[in-house]
Amino acid sequence: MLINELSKRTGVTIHTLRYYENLGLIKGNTDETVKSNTYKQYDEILVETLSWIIASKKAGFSLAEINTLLQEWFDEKLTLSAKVEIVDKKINEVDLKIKQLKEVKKFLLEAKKDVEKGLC
Amino acid sequence: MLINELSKRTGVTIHTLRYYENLGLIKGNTDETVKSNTYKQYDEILVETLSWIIASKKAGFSLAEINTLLQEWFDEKLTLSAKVEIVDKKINEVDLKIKQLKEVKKFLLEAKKDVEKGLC
DNA sequence: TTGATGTATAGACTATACTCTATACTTGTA
DNA sequence: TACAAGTATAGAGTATAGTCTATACATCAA
Repeated sequence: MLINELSKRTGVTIHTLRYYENLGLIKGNTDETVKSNTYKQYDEILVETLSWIIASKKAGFSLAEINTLLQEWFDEKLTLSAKVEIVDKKINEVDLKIKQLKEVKKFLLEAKKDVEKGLC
Repeated sequence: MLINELSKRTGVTIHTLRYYENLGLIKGNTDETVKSNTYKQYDEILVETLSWIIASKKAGFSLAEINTLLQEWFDEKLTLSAKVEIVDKKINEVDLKIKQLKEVKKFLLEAKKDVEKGLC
């Protein structure tokens, strides 16, 4: 699909998609047989990749971190066990973030209790 | 306490503390009776406030969001029920973020399963 | 009392993640 | 075939969150 469709299907603006492509997070391919233009084709799978990128961003991961994981994921030189290790590390990071959010929630619940008791 | 002690007890650099003070997240008070200097005194409670700010930041909230909540929290014009409502809203946001993180984790667990099956 | 260290203010600089503009070429529709 | 809309590239501009530097004055220990 062209960039316009990818944008519409992911909710990510064309500008941002090009920015991501410059960073290496996604990649479109120009059809070499077409000589009249240099329009890039984006693969179906990128819709899924982008939805993961968006979720990861919302979860607080930087584009650099997301990029590193994607590069390692598609790096054919890495062994299966190396990949499993990388993903496991990321899962631990996610678990840590969840723990931190639960801390924040605890703070908020205490604050709520205080205000209900009229302490604030 | 002076800014140096606040920095050491919170792990936040003096520069960043001053940046936060400019934004209004924290506030030190110069002792009017002391004429020789304009050193600011920071209250004990700020150690706790800052640990909450740090946790909230790690959890993905912006300084602007954190600031808004703090301002509302110490706004004496707000009724108790208004404050409870504000905190409840924030708790919902935290729950949403936890949900998003669990989504990311699901993605990662699926990816791990795929790689273990040799699909990648 | 002098020199290292601490504090305050203002402003410059940096990194991240966009967001927009300019320019140029292409495509599709009336 | 004219022209609006789409695509590509490069580069400028913006917002957020620091981070650092310069300048000036204060404090404290030797």
